Amino acid sequence: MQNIGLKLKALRTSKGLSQRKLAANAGVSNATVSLIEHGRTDPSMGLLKRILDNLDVSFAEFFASANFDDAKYFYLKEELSEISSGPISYMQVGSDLSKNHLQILYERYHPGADTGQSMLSHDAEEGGIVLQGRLEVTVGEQVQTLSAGDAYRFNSRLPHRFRNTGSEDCVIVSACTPPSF
Amino acid sequence: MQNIGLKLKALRTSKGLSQRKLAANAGVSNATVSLIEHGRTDPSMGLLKRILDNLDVSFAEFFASANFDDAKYFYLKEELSEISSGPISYMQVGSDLSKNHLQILYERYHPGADTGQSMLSHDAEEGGIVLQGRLEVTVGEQVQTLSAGDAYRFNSRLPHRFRNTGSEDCVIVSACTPPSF
DNA sequence: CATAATTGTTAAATTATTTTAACAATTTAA
DNA sequence: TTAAATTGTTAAAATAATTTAACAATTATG
Repeated sequence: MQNIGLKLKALRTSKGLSQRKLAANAGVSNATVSLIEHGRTDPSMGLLKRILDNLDVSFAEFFASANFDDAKYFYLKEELSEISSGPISYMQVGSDLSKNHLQILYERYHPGADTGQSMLSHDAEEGGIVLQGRLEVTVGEQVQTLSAGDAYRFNSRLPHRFRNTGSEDCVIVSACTPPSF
Repeated sequence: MQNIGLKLKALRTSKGLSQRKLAANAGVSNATVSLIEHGRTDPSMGLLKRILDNLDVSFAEFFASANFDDAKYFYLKEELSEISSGPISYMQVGSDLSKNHLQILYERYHPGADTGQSMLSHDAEEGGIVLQGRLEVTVGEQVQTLSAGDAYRFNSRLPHRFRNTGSEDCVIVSACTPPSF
């Protein structure tokens, strides 16, 4: 239970708080904050909760395991990998997503393009924003046509479908977690 | 800090363990298990960790709330909620994300806009695509200026910073996966 | 410059957790 | 049935967390 002190300190300083201010907000003593940050005490859950609450961080967030293994962070336009051509073009940020939980796509639907009714068996969430054109989106029993600026978000377990019913290309940026390709 | 006890008891009994057996495996006293289950004590992190380790449950799992009931799937342009104004405008898909795992933002950085060095704001992955203008992105030791069509993706735990160093607005669509994976 | 305020640290005092050990109640084994 | 083992609970003792209060070091403020 060593690095919780480091995490806490990083959180606190990133919000521009002093030990005393954080302590006052959380209703604990400044000495406690100092001791925790140095790993010289094993804080109680209730106390830690009061502190994290004041940093707008949940237990789940705080304890989520760290993956610092990303080496590549930036992707130039040419490096976006085309994972499908035809009536729908998917440009993906990054190529190997096996170790990641977030897939981001730049998608272009030509007029008439249709994904058909699809439903994923595993658990994921997805969403996106329409940048150009019009897109008819079906989720469960609901159908709606979205225009530039509109957005959607749903659980991928629900049956869903995307269709460009207009006469011009439709462009969207979408995100999905975890990857389903 | 009440329902820790209930969760713990549910976990323990589901594995067919007695308070004493769990306590022995975890290296704590049986009395402690009893007191925690009844909410009569505020356990320390290290102690709770020893117990959860022996139940093959991580802190993140223990505190993650598994609720996936989305009711709203579509968001018209006007419904995107502005979560910050000023030099940087964040338009969020959906308002209450407490039960969701995917945050999608339409962001506009005015010239000179700067998030400042932020670190460990939460454990998550994030990425995005630049649609307009130029954005200087810093991740760890790496710095790069991205233009329209370029993208980024990294673990949010890494220190990172966004800055519009150009003279025109910079627009991006970003996605972020909060914890519990 | 000088003073006041704020920073983070730490020993001593206080308060809480955790353990030890005993209890009654229930289950297992012979 | 009877003894032995196991269950969960709890008071008292041991131990550790937390606070109080003081310290030096740094930063604002006049």
